[in-house]
Amino acid sequence: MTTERLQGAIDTLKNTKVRMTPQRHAILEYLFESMTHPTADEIYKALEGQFPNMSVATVYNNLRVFKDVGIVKELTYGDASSRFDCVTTEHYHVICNECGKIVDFEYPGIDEVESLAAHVTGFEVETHRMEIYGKCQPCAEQTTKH
Amino acid sequence: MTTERLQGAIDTLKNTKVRMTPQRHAILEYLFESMTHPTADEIYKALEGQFPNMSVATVYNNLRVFKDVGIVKELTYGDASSRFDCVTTEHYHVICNECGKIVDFEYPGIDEVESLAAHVTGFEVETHRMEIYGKCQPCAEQTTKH
DNA sequence: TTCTTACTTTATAACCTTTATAAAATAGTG
DNA sequence: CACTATTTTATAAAGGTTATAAAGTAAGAA
Repeated sequence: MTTERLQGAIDTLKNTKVRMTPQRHAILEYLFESMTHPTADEIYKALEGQFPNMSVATVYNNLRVFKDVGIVKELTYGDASSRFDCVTTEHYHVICNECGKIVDFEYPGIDEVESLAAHVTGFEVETHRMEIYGKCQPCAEQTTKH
Repeated sequence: MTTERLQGAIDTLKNTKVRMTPQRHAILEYLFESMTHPTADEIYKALEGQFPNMSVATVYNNLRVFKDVGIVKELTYGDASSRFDCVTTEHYHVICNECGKIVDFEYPGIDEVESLAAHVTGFEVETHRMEIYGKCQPCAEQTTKH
């Protein structure tokens, strides 16, 4: 399942003349296996054992390459580090304000917002972004008991 | 109109025991008069004439104070600088990918997303964020002609 | 009005994420 | 196997934001 999608990503790269390197393979593998939307630094730290000499720049460079090719999405949150999400189906994120956990969430109904916004503002609308913030169940429980 | 809202903000601060300083007053005034959702640096530069010795830290500190009190909202966009929006009614933003222009946009219909997300994920949902990205009319025209 | 004190401002340095640079290494083609 | 354009590495630097400590000041009390 994840290996299939990983293979698909590797094929996509091959088709766009992006060279496969051990570092790239490892970063991809980590992205597709982890369900946690990791930050660049988390990826870097996770692969330290495998690639003691890998540079942070390599992680950032490759994440950008993956993003340009369209197999990875960057999730930006102000000051904090970006998180990276290997693209599958369209989905939104529900984010815990306490622990930062990110949960995927499907909701197909919002696309009409784009056409309305285009109509009202005159923009050529391309995309939208939506996130939902709150407290995940474990964090909510911890707050309740004192 | 804007002066009324400004006065309201000042009153809010007084009620929360936040001291009024000339710098604070000027930052607030600038925020309420400008319709551009300025960055901290833009505010800093705009007030340079009035306060030649003001420190950037003052701008950041006060924006945080205003945010905590609830009279200002921070809009975060990854690497780029945060923008600050004096809170009025609930609204969304339509953002130009070319020139960065931000246009306000009302759309009351999305609140049901929150309850659905709460139901599906078990989160205690608090807020959501949505933005629409595209090309504003002037930028779209510039791209078309060559 | 003046005093007092806690809150603010200033100036500066530091932090953190991300990007630029140039030299060394290497993937993939012929 | 050799060639070359692409990657990696190591390092420095950029850019936004925050921490710190000393100096200044708002606002209530006397």
